[in-house]
Parts: sequence; C-alpha cells; structure tokens
Amino acid sequence: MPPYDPERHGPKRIVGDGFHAQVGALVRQIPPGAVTTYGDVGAALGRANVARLVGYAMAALPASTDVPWWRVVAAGGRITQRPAAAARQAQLLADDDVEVRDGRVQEFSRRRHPFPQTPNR
DNA sequence: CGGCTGACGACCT
DNA sequence: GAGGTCGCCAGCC
Repeated sequence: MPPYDPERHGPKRIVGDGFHAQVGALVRQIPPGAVTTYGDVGAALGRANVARLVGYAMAALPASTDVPWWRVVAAGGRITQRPAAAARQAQLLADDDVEVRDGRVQEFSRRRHPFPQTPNR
C-alpha cells in the first residue's frame, strides 16, 4: 500500500473536542507578535510530555485553517520543520513583526505567550 | 482491529 | 554537541 498522500486525499480532518481540537482552540488565542512552544501548549492543557502530540496536531491542520500554527515553535524558540515549511513559517512570523534568524525566534522569552496553566489532571 | 505515520522535549549516556 | 529512550493523539488503509 502506498503511504497516506495528502496531495491525493486531502489533509486530515480534526473533528470533535479531542486533543487536537483542544490544541487548536488554544493556539487560536495567541495574538500577533507572540509565540508559544509545542511543550507550552501541552502544559497549558495540564499535560506535560505531550509536545510531540502538539506537533502532530499542527501537522494535521488543513491548509484553510484559522489556527495561527506559525506562532507555535519548538522549545527555546527554534524552528524545527522541513526547510521549505520553516521558510514559510519565518515569513508568516515576519508578517507578525516577529524576527526569525538562523532558525531561531529572536527575543524568544519576551515573545512567549503566557497561557493560563490549567491544573495537572 | 492493527500497523503506520507525523511541526517535540525531557532526560540520559 | 551528538545519539538514544520514552511519553502518547488521531486519521487513514
């Protein structure tokens, strides 16, 4: 069997109020000029060690999404994606007046979005 | 139902 | 700094 091909079958859909949907709802709250990390989103949901899953949730977003996925970066403000996608993310961040240089969000700690931390479940 | 895939991060050697 | 382990969601075939 050939692997799943979004070019042919379209993007995965995110349905209901599962983990991916909760991630999308949180990321939607990030205003222009702010950024967050995969780990922070998981922590804001009261769940440590799910950074990877947050990354998966971003990867599953349809192209038409209203979720500002480019405001989610890796720990320390690093951009970790395929080079082509990272370039697109850097451009979108630049549109937010966020500077990315050498795969790094500049002044990362100052731009990090303060999510209200939900208690660990 | 089972196997595969995919934008991470803390911790360890 | 470079590698490996482990945690654990959700869609598709």
